[in-house]
Amino acid sequence: MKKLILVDGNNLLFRSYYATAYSGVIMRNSKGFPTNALYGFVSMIDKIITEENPEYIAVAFDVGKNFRAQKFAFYKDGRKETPEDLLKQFPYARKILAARGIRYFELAPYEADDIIGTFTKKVLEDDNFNATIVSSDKDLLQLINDQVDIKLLKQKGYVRYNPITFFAEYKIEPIHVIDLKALAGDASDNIPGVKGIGEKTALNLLTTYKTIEGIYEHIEEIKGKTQEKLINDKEMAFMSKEIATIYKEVPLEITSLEELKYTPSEGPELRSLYEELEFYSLLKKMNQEEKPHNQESFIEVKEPSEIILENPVSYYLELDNANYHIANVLGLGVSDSKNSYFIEPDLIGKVLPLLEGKTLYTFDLKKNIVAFQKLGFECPNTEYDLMLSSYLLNYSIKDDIAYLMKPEGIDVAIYEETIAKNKFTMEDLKQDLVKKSRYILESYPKFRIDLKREEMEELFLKIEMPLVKVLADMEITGVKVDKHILDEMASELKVKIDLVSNEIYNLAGEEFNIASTKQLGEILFLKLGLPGGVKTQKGYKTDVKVMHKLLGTHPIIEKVLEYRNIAKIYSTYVEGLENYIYEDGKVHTIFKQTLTRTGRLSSVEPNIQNIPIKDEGGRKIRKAFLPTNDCFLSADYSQIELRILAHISNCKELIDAFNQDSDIHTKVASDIYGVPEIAVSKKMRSTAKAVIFGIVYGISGFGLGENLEISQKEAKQFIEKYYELYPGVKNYMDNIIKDAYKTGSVRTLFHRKRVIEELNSGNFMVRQAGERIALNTPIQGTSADIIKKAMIEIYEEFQKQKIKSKLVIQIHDELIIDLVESEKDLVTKIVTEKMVNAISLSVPLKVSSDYGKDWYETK
DNA sequence: TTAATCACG
DNA sequence: ACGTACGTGATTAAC
Repeated sequence: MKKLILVDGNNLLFRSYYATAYSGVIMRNSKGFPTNALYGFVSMIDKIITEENPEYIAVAFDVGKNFRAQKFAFYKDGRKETPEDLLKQFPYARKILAARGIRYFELAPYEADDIIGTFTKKVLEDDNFNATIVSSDKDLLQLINDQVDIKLLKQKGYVRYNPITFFAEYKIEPIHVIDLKALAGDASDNIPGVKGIGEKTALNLLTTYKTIEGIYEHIEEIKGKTQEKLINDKEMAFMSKEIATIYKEVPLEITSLEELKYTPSEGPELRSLYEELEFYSLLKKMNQEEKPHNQESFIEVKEPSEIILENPVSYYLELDNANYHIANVLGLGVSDSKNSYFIEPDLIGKVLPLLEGKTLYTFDLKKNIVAFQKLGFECPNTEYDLMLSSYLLNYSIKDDIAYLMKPEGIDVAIYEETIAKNKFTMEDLKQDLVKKSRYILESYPKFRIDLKREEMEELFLKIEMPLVKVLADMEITGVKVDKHILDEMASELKVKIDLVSNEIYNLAGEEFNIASTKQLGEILFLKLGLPGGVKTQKGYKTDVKVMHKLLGTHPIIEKVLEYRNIAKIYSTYVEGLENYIYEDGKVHTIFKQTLTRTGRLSSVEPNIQNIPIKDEGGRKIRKAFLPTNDCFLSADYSQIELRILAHISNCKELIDAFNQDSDIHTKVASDIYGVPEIAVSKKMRSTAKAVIFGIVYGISGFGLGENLEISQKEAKQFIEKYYELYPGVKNYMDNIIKDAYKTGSVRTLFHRKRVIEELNSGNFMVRQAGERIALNTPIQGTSADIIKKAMIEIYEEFQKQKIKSKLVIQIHDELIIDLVESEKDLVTKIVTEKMVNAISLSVPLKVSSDYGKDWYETK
């Protein structure tokens, strides 16, 4: 016996739609397209296939105006218009069915019922078939016979009717459902029936007389009111029967039921439909079910013609050095849902065009862009970077995919332990590369679901993904650093170091390694007997704070501080920096996008975010940083973190101060000390500044006291005075901490999430640190989000207007642009406007800017 | 490899 | 009583 499933497609879509639409909010994809009916529809189809395991299947739809409505104006009259949001989903249902290898039928002026009826007739004519109808529509019960049963869907589950179970319940033959409708009518279809006769009376009559024809033949046997009603509505009864009768002669274009054979398909069309509708859980299920080939199998490509790729495609690029500016390519892994390929470095140029136009996923897109660019190829447009999605989701802050795969039981070598140390075999590398590219593809749905669930989809799609090419461009462009200027400084510094060293040796009475804290500590605290030695693990503390307290106790202290200052500049910023100058005379930093816990960038090799500025001696380093074009533009947010604090704490006093464009530190000083702003001294202002910063970091009285070199008690009074003046801030602090304990995490205004494990610690100190993190992260993180958004918008505007000036450096609240002179005014306008308008808060954002022929001159 | 120090926001 | 401000990276000495 061959089993045919007949699905009432319209019925399923309506049911799914209304099942979730009652709340008023329906499921939509990120573009706002309604998807609720489709989701339910697909789930039902899946369920039917699992439960029935059919060899044959067909789905029927209504289309156009049906013949019943043409003939009887009242048919389905008064029914609500099909909602627009449901109507839009119908075409997708058809596409999904086609993509899954399920035939569907529709033909005006017939309804889905008639199509199903026609199929049941064909089943009855073929002894080899039986059928099961799936619908919640009771009209279809009339189609039950020895070869056809029905799964009648209920709110929860279903009831299966065959001729026996049907008769047991209704005491009539299934075919007489039409007579039942003729008498009792059907409110939902607006079939009138006989007025005053309901299902109970109708069934009683039909048990005796079988049909309405039988009833009217014996009308004189029926007594009282019922007879009267039947006579009154006789015409209506027959009309209703005609409407209720399913038509079984629909001219369908099939000659044999064999054509309804179900050949399951889960091809790329289905994938892209699910992608579009954002049915990530269904995609995930597809991926899990597929397991098309084992992790280790791959095709080693000799000729690009061997590669056949279907969307979506993932790729992973392996380099021989973590610094992709200097690295060589070791190979490329490429996967689609069917195959994986290993591609030799030499073939990459020929393979990249095959990826063009595909839906691409990767890990560390920025690395790929830079590395491909170095080889002279353009990186194909890639819409998903696993490194970024996993970073947002707090899976791993390490930028090695191995740390994501290991917990999933996929064993791949850790980069730092193998490739970075040149300890690997080519065979292992190929295996791992393919595993990595496959993992990117297979884990995609899970990460997309998680991003959506964590409400970070927008942050991912609108900020982190678009930022990649901005940063890649900044890194590739680089900044010119003049080696000769550094060399000159080097010789000057060397002389000074020798001089100061000798002075120190004289004062100490012996030669020793001043850079050794252990030796220095022993000289200071043991040999010279200076007071206040604080022990560390290995000796005495000799840092700036300690030394400052010792100033005046011995002339050596001053000299040691001077030595430290110069030595730092020399080793880190003169010699150190020279090591990073490339052949093009530039430094090309790497901005790490997935490292910090707050959402900030970090910069390495070289760190271009900590070039000295505060100390004049160190600041001179900036003279070596030169524009590639004509000059630098620097634009920085003034007090962005405090403005964010004002906004998220909704502190009226702070908001007002910013709206009046006050000097916030002077304003706070005047409030704290209770003097007019004009009377605020430099010291008062700097004290206020320290208090304000302390607040943002979650300060203690002790910390502020140390910092300002005042007593803990005094410091505490300042803090309390601040809370009193700005109660909104105190309120924010209390609330965010409470919230952090409740959820175990905090978020920025852009929904960036940071989980704070410290709050669960049994250690009081650790918990307190967690509270400070909870206070600070939303502020620092929101600031990071804002400047990222500004960077993207500036980059896009530059592209749009074909501007040659280049964004080259970001330092948390500041952007440096390598300016073309003729674009000076336009670029300044674009940069400041995009920065100021990156977000709208309850306080304005303020940006100040400056120009310079080198970085030193640039404010 | 880790600790100490100091450069930046 | 505890120990003490958020987020980074590079260098050096010492283990």
